[in-house]
Amino acid sequence: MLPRRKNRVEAPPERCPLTECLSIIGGAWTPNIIWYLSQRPRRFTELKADIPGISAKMLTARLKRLEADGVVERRVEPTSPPSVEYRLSELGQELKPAIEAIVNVGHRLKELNDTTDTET
Amino acid sequence: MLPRRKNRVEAPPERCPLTECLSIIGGAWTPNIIWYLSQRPRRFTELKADIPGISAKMLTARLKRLEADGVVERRVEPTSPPSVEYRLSELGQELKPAIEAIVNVGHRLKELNDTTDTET
DNA sequence: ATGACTGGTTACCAGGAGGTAACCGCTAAA
DNA sequence: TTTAGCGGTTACCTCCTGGTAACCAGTCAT
Repeated sequence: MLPRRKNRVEAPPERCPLTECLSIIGGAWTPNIIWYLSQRPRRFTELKADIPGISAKMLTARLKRLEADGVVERRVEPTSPPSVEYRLSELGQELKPAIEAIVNVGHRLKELNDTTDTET
Repeated sequence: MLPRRKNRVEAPPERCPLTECLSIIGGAWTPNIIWYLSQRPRRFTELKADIPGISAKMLTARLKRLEADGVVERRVEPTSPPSVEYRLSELGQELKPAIEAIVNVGHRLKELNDTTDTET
């Protein structure tokens, strides 16, 4: 008897806009990467330094994924040694408002925390 | 010899606003739940029906977490049988802009997909 | 007294996301 | 010629997330 196969029916294409967008910006570190790139283009090592805690593996993986999604452009400057620059594509720019909104809420949350901490 | 224990140092409190906010709205289904609740209060079964694919387990887990985070309020209406209603708290309302921004981008992405599909 | 609905809880388990560490080729500087 | 930095790649392993399924108490209609 073969082990029972999982019946992965793969949820139907219920691509609601929320899910659609989250499939791009979801996943650890992705929003951080997009945020930094939305400020200005950055190089690999630069990003790695900007985002404390991220590993080279994850950074590569995310950048590849984002490039495949058409959100990020990777360009190799023909310097010696060559340097690699990542920047948001035009499509990537579309994501800025979402990231910014999240950041803003993050700020609000901190404000609220701080005031409730001190107002006692 | 005991198996090597993982040295989980738990990244320092680098709570950037992005991470801050994502710790609330991150996790599967959470944005969907918040989005539906941002429209109007809903009952457990209603939410479960609204969000295709979510399991009761996840829904309970998310609602509990959101309640603990002060984002959602759970109130039991003293009907017979009692019905349970979930709604966004005032704090929860703060999240609406972020969710909406994500939804909007989702729409844009679809638009762009559609036009590039047909424009050839 | 049986079935159905509401609002869950629980145990079990697979898969995948992500961390760590080692290694890589290339170049330039010391 | 050894070292350092850049931009990764790869193998390995762990743990956490989330899915499935069974079960539960209370209430109502039949």
